[in-house]
Amino acid sequence: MGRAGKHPTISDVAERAGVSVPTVSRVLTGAARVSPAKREQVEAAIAELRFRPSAAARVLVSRKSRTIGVITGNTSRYGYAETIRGIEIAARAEGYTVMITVVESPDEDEVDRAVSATLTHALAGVVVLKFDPPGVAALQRLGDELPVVALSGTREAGVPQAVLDEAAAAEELTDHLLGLGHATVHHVRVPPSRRVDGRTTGWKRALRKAHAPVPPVFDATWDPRSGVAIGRALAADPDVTAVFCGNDEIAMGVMRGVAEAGKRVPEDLSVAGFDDHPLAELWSPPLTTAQQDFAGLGGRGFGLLLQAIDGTSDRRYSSERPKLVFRESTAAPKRR
Amino acid sequence: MGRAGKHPTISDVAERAGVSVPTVSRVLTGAARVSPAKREQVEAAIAELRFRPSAAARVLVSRKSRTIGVITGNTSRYGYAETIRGIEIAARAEGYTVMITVVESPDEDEVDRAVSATLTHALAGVVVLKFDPPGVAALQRLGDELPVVALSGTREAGVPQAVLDEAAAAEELTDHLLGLGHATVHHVRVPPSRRVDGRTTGWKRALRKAHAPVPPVFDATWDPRSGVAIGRALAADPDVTAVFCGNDEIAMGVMRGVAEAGKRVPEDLSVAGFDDHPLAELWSPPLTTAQQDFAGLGGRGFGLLLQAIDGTSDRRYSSERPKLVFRESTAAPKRR
DNA sequence: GTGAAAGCGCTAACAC
DNA sequence: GTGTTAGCGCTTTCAC
Repeated sequence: MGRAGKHPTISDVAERAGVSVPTVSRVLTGAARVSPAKREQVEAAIAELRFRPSAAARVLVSRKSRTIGVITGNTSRYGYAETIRGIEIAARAEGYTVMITVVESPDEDEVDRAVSATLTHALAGVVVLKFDPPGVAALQRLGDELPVVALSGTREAGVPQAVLDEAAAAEELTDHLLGLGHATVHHVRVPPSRRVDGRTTGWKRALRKAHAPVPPVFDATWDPRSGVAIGRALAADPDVTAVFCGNDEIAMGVMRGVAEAGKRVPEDLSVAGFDDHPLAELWSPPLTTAQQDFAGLGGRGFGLLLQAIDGTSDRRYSSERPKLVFRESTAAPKRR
Repeated sequence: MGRAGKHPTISDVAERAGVSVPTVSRVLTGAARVSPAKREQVEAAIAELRFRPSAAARVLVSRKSRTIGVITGNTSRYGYAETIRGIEIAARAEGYTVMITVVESPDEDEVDRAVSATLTHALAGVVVLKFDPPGVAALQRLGDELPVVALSGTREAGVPQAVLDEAAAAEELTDHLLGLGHATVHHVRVPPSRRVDGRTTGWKRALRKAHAPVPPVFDATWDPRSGVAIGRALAADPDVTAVFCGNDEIAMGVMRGVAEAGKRVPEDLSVAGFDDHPLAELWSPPLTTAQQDFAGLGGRGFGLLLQAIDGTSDRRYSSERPKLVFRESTAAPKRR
């Protein structure tokens, strides 16, 4: 039967349809009008041959790619995974494919490798998840060789970006705790991407505004278990009545530590999280938190990137504010 | 200053280094020996020009790609996200880049689009996450045009695959519950990828082996909240003393429903999950479950794919058994 | 509208 | 070892 297994090329299609190669190309790209008759012949030939154009050849000659890159720090943490999902869905809807590049540390070599991979592949553009130091470093190294959009929780100068206004939401959440009658609110921080962290900033702003004391910050890692020891320490301090955690998973760790220390949430201690993790509402007690639309963030980020690629618009910024969700993990403090 | 912004090509490098284009190519690929002197000149020119070879041109002529595809159903669910992370880490270590293609439904159009994207990009190979019907459909449609590896929880004929032996672990977990003195074990199933689901199969096998009655299965969705109503129903039935859930997130939903119905775990009801989700050990009470090494599964899958690509080996199968983790959500039933 | 010719940036094959 | 030549599969001029 001849060429079993071999992929047909555009000239196979042209031959079969009885037209020239450029005509097939025109049908494929829609770049120029083709007579209905020839168009039909070409489409028939494509279907019969199961022809698929080679992305490599197209990119090589047209210098236009339908693939975008995503540079990210960790693909499986909740916020990252959801953001990537949002990017992918938006990209897919526009016919783009997504290439993932993970950067685990801000080391020069690591970042260089990631940036090289991106540049080598002649991508249409890149979305950088700038939630952590590796993301920040990658962004800097990327230069202006191709369209780039950054995604994060804090506005910053430079490239176009989509953000979730963490500071505003953190401030509002702290206001809520203060409004319940707590003298102050303690804070457990997740690893910040830079010196200034939106969640911490908003928390501090609310305390200052209310003239409440600003207690020292507790630092957790990304591992929820790191919250357990912190929770125990917090429970042991009678001055602590309310805690705002950098994310829900840390809050869950903290609550476990509080429980191990024999205290109850929210009776002895109010705990608030951040993100609205899918398990936050199932936790006991259900967690008060700020709902972050990560998938939406990813979608807006891709939208911005698309505009940068097409040059159709010069919008460079998209911000959204997380919505607070009040559940049962926060309450008024006990009277003393 | 001339060509600002334009990417240098291999001939720019050749010119600058005073050698021919193929010599630069030899330095780049290491395909043939180059004299130390010329090699040095070439490397200097590459560094000065910040040259990066075009992946598109390379793929076009060599027909070898350093990009693999991952076809998956949902990138943000725990097991999927971890598996993808494992694939990416293993791929990165070998210099491969990962392209993600999401298939949300087993519809012909959806699957065709995903397969087309894969084929168009001339990938080195594809890893299919065959945990759900879309994955199964994609696998069938992929044909034998390029190396493919499937990842799942149940062994099956066909392409090379890496599996986590869910049935064995589920059986062992059910044995554990039965051994505690429960007359039987109820089961809440997550959406199965095919008619036969490893977790359900193992559960049933254990019950049959023990001559215990096989109660009707409860069907949950992937949303942990779907477990809540089921938990309430289970709590209302005095015959139910032990429940084995298809995954930890569903188990958490079930436990929430049980709590809402005023019953306690494990005193009134034992609940076991599956996966060892990062929050399982922080839950109250900490969850008895089967630890699945999803990242390891991804890594083994990539290893199998690499062998299929190189043809270095004809290993077609890699299986691992989840390890049971006994925590406090399971206990002996109350005496009646 | 359509075809002929050129060439994207690289590697493969073949001389020397 | 090294250079010359050819060509991967497409899109892009440019005639007609």
